[in-house]
Amino acid sequence: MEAYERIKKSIIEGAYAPGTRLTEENLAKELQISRTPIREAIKRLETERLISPLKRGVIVSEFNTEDIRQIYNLRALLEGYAAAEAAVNRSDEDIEAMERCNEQFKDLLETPTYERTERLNEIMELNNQFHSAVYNASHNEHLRFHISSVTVLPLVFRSFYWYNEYQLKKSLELHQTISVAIQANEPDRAKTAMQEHIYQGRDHVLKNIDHES
Amino acid sequence: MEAYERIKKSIIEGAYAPGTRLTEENLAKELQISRTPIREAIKRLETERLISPLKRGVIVSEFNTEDIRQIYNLRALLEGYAAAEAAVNRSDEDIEAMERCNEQFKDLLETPTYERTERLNEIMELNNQFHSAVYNASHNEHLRFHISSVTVLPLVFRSFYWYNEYQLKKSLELHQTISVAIQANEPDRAKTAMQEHIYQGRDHVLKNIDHES
DNA sequence: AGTTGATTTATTGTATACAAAGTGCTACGA
DNA sequence: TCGTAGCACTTTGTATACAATAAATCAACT
Repeated sequence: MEAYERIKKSIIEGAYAPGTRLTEENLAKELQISRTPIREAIKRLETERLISPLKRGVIVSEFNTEDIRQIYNLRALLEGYAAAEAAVNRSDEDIEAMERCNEQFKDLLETPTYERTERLNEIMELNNQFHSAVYNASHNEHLRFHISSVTVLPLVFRSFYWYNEYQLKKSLELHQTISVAIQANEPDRAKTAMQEHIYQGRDHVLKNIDHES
Repeated sequence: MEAYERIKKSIIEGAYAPGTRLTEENLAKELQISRTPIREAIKRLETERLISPLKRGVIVSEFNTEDIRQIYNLRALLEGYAAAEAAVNRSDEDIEAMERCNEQFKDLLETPTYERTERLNEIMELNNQFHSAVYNASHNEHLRFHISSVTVLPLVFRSFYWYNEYQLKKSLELHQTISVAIQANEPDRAKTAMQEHIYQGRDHVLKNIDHES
């Protein structure tokens, strides 16, 4: 794996906490490579807004509740649009991909909880796959790009750890509603359901953030 | 000016045409610097989608009519949202900034056409300033980021050279409508006018692209 | 003791050398 | 003539040395 991906992973998973200062030399030592590839990775992460420039060096970006609100609202806007476009442009394979995700999601929910963290990671992965399937079904490369860049944030990653069984079930149901609407070529229905789904996620995160601090 | 900005400028202004292959060494020779800063610039431009990776090296990104449609539709979505948000969050200074742009725009339209290219450059600059003023007025940093990255394309730059006097006048009128709606705290009115403005731009570009080929 | 200036230290910016890997060309054989 | 192996060349990837600059420390002076 190249330097960029490794650093990004560490940030998203929280290994480098928000506010942590990153220096080229430390990263180079840590990843056992020279500064050159580190510099490229940093530049790239900077344009993705995952790290913020300082007068000297960079820190892992910090997001306050206003940021979270804005980011989730943008997700609702963009993914809502993606769902609507998907309902117009989707192929049969797109539908299958979405249904597959939801099937697996359902299976997982019905499985007795073997190991909490492991199970949540799988659910999170399936959730990501479903959302990807939706914006892939929109067949809009530029839209996909913007959604990706708004989604890759540490918070979005952490949020699942706060979900309880009822909330996971609600998520699945909305996924199914979205999938059906896209299959039935109902753009507005698909959009509404997607937005509702994302706003529920937003409120959930905001509530828990508040609770934490 | 640093390497990144210089290369970006060349691409946007069309000095490096779409499809042109760029090699690190040539750029280094051209800008009279070493490959190291060139590499950083390339990485950054790559994440911004202005250049596309090849198995070996990069080319200036090419956009077909479908890309243009998708990009303008995204602009309509994002800038429409920005206008609506601006109508809620704007300060008095934001309003002044917008009005200033429109005043200058109006003056320029009424000025006898001294030198076509020069005049169009100024109009283009004022148009950009107005759009910036709108998304600044939304006071949403993340939204601003996405709009910037969807706007910085060679096409958007060239589009103004196809405008005639009547179309420029229509643009100004819509700018004024947007400005008034934002001032009057009418989100939906602001959004509609902005979207209409951008869709007009889209159709104009698509018509002229068709005509060219 | 506090403030300012100078010296040291930490960190990034740039250039360059070399390694790695892809691309294309040439010559040879079928 | 076509295909392919091998070689040369082009171009990117990485490491490293050194320059430039910002930050921190320390000292001297008030």
